[in-house]
Amino acid sequence: MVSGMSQVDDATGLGRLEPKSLVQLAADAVRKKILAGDLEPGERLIEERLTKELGISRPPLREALRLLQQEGLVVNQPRRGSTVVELTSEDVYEILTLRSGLERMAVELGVPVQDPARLEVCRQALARMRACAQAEDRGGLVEAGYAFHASIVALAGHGRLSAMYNSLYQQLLLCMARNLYVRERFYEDLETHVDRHQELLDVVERGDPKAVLEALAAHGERSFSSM
Amino acid sequence: MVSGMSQVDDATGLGRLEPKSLVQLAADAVRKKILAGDLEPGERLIEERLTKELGISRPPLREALRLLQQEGLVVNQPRRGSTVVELTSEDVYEILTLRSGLERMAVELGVPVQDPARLEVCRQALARMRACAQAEDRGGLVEAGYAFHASIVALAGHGRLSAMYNSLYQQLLLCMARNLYVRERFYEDLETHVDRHQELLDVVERGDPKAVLEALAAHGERSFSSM
DNA sequence: ATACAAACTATTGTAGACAATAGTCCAACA
DNA sequence: TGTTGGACTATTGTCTACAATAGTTTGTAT
Repeated sequence: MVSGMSQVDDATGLGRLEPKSLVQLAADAVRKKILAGDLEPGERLIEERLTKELGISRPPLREALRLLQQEGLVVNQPRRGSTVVELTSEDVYEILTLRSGLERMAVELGVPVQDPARLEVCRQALARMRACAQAEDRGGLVEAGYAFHASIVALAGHGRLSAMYNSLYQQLLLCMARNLYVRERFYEDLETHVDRHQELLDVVERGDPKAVLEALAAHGERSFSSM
Repeated sequence: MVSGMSQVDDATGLGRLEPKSLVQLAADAVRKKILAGDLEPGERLIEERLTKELGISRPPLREALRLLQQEGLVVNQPRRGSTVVELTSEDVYEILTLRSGLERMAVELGVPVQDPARLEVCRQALARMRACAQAEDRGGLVEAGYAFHASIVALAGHGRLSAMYNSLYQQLLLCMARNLYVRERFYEDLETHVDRHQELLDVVERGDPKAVLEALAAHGERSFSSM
């Protein structure tokens, strides 16, 4: 699940090869544990235990936790350590509204698309979705769906916007990992699920921003009306 | 400058008293140094030097730098340390577009205002702006202007939205500290500057979202057309 | 004189240990 | 029996020291 994400995160552009520091690796590992449900919401993150699991010492782990804290996956109370964030329905509301708002901004900034290469990324992500749907690989579908939406946002060529979106999507995945409604959604026809995204991309490729916004609204409503 | 900001950041709501950790203090101090121009964009942040200045050891400082890294004020290259972020014109474009987009979202979510207390915060911030303008306290005016815009965004009662906005505004302040256009803007009549914000608040109080959006667009355009 | 290589220095990355605090449990008293 | 006080333990906060790396400078050879 996270492997696909790092693939997205790696899109820093230039080919400068940067040996990932232990901090980055630790952050990735803990993030993966959280999103995989290995660490449950509200659970205390005992530093010493994590260091033993990861085979590192505390300083890099603590720095990694600071990163996750800013990402919104971990909350840190002074003198009381870190815990996995617990998302209330209020939080879910915030995440969903921000998400749709950011997507809207991205469309307004990025459609019609100038750089064809960016569209190609969307197409490939959609193809991956379809492949996962046919294989009934629900985990892969979630991951590919993330890549697809991220690629749509990336059409704007707006680094900070994409960064915010990705950070937010992490939290959304955390909801989805736990929440009932998503599981239910996943009993809908997987092909239909992909088709809806296909339609969205079609409208994007056609290049009319207003039409995309309408499609996006419909898409979002269908996705989250059950909340 | 930063004192006023922490005042805003402290708005975590509840009265739970949390002894600030060295990490938080260090992050605040370094942020202040950066925004005050004490540390210039592109400048390397030598850890040992900062520790001596702040009188702390490296681990908490490093964690603070991780926070600032996620806030976008500091960039960290593995094995090569941290530097103050250098904002290109592309970055400024990103910051300004995101800023206006987030403000728009906030208005759409928060106008008309339900909680009168939130409006009161706006009014007080505006009063502070006017006081600073009359005293020709340009530094204070910048700070109060930040508080005003933050309070407008806070009308939405959307924690994540406000957090993103604040983080972005830090970077905007970093531009403003350096960039020419702002200095020029500040030779305009300070009272007029405040008046423009007054008009914005008036429209907000009137409660028509569409009118606010228009006012906001005009406001933004006047503020940044010179970019 | 210039280019390349090797050593050196400055700085970051990581580790382990110590200090301080918060939560918990048990006992004693009202 | 309920409550308060104190000690204990687990965990975080912080510091010092060591290892590793990148940048720089100097020397030598062509």
